[in-house]
Amino acid sequence: MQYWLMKTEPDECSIDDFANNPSDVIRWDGVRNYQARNFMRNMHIGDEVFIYHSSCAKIGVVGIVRVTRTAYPDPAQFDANSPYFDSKSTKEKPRWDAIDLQFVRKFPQVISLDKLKSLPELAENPLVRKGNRLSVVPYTKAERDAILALV
DNA sequence: GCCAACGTTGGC
DNA sequence: GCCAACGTTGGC
Repeated sequence: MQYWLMKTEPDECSIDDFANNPSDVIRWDGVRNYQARNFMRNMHIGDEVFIYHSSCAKIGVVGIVRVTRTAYPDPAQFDANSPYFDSKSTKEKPRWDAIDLQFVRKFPQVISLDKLKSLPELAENPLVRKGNRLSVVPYTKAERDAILALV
């Protein structure tokens, strides 16, 4: 079991999209950063993923989902009508991957970025580093447990 | 809306 | 392979 965190703008996809349909499997697509993609390729079925809401009123970790399908070519990269279309991507050599996720739990309140920054366990984590733009971040169990202790 | 930090692109 | 220009991210 590995632990991850994935960022999303709640306007695009929020923890409520998972919580409102807990039996649904939701495709996590549109990742267009190589480092983030490579992390996605390392995910396994059952891995736990924190959902983080960014660029919104209540920034922070809002809940947990789990991986139900490992990395596969993101269909959006082939769709000329999609904002995630990539003209340099081919079916033979796809550039970008998606994974599937399913709801696990929503926290009663958002664990704010301020609180995350206050955790000594997270001091080295890219999430709380200024200028960090990585949308998929791996977590150690110690980091994950420190966050869960704030729920 | 601002802007610092970062990743990507493309000319050389 | 360097690096300036550019576009994007994301907190404030």
